[in-house]
Amino acid sequence: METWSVGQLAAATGLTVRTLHHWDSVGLLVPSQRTGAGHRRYARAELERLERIAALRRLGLPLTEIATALDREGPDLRAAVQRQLDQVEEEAAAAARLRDRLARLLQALDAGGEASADELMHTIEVMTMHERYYTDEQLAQLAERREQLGEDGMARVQQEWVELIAEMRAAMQAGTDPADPSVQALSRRWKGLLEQFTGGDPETHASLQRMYSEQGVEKASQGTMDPDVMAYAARAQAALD
Amino acid sequence: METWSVGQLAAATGLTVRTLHHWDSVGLLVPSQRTGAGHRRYARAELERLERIAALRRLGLPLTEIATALDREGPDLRAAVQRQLDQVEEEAAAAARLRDRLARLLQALDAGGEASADELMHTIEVMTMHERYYTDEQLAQLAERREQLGEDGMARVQQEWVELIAEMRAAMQAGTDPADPSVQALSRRWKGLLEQFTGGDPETHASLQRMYSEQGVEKASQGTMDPDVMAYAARAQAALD
DNA sequence: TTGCTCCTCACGTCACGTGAGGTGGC
DNA sequence: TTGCTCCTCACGTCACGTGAGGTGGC
Repeated sequence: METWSVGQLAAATGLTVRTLHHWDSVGLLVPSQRTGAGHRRYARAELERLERIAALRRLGLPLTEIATALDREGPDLRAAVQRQLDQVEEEAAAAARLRDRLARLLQALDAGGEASADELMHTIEVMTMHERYYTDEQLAQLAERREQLGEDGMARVQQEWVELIAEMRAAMQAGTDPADPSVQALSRRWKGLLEQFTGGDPETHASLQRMYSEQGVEKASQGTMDPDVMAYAARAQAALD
Repeated sequence: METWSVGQLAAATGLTVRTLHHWDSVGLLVPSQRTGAGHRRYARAELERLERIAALRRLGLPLTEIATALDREGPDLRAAVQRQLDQVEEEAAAAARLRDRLARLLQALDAGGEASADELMHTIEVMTMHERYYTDEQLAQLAERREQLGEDGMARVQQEWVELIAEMRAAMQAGTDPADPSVQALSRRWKGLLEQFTGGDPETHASLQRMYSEQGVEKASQGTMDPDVMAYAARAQAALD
């Protein structure tokens, strides 16, 4: 009867000799014979078992699962596959979430320039806050719009906001009536920038508002606005509508 | 100056005491003081470092990466995040592939009834073969159509094929001309079943044909057909067109 | 005699979890 | 004095990779 050595098996299957040693030592695949010198000799039955083990291992099953599944067969086998599916589903979902998170983080870092630990921490905090208010879908759409704008476009929009907020604050400090035509003009620009940000989606707008009211203007706007300006802008908006 | 014990930090952050011990022993987060009795005392600076470590850990970075990134900052930080993204992208893709594979396997097992190791191996083999010929998209569409048919529907279609093949073989063995109206009727049914399987997609049909020609009729059909019947059916199809 | 394969320890991996056995502070 | 927290070993995890040091067969 034909038998094979570890080396032959390893060469034929692409497994390492050490792996076969390991499977032997844990009792998963024990050669039926040893030569006088103690060399392992695998027979055809072990070859077939090896194929099954390799197939189940490709499914990501742990060796203990493989051992019990192969030895008890039947429903255990189906159950093992089901368990593995459940687990891999979770892993896949977690990996996908983490991937999206890292991708957005990197995008934010690139947009922000420098990447000191402080900035990174700040970015992560902002991201975490956003994740609490926007849905996954909304975040994806926001990311897409940022992507379309590009770095230059983002900087331009950012600059527009800075100027607009400054003008709004100046009007407020001058005591101008929010219904005054000059403020109404600012208010229309405000509305336009906001719609550009939300993509005109009312649900995204609602998420944004919830974030501002629950987290406070200062934190939600990352320090670009304060409650007074915000309140003045809101009164101007009300007069506009 | 206020300081904190391991227990206090653990309670405040949700980390375990053992984790803090570990971070200390690997030099990632070393308390700046020890009491006379050797108890760890963490100062505010360590608290801040702890937050950074925790944030980076949530991104899945290994502790060594975190240590070098925090100590060297700047470009290393961005590079570390980029590396992590690359790796997680691969993991996410691999997990998604494995998930799809397991889901299809389970679906096949449920459709096939019993789940002995032999059957499982057979199913895996067939799946592996299919994965070589159909694109991911095609596999997804095939799975979807199976899903829509349900177990009963699948069994019915299977039965139709078995009967049709038997009739085709009978006609062949009787020496009937493939162009004969009776065989043409069979051929139309054949074409209909095939279109139901491919969903009318010519690319899926091409993949199927490639599999049959490269793997052989017997293997590709999982033993339901032989080359003779296949050739006869092909001649009948040619006459039909 | 020289390669080549084979053997059995046994440590290392990564980030801790989990006792074991013992000591300070309220 | 009794809990509670703290301490330092040190093994275990999962599936092997990687030497170390040594022995049989062509």
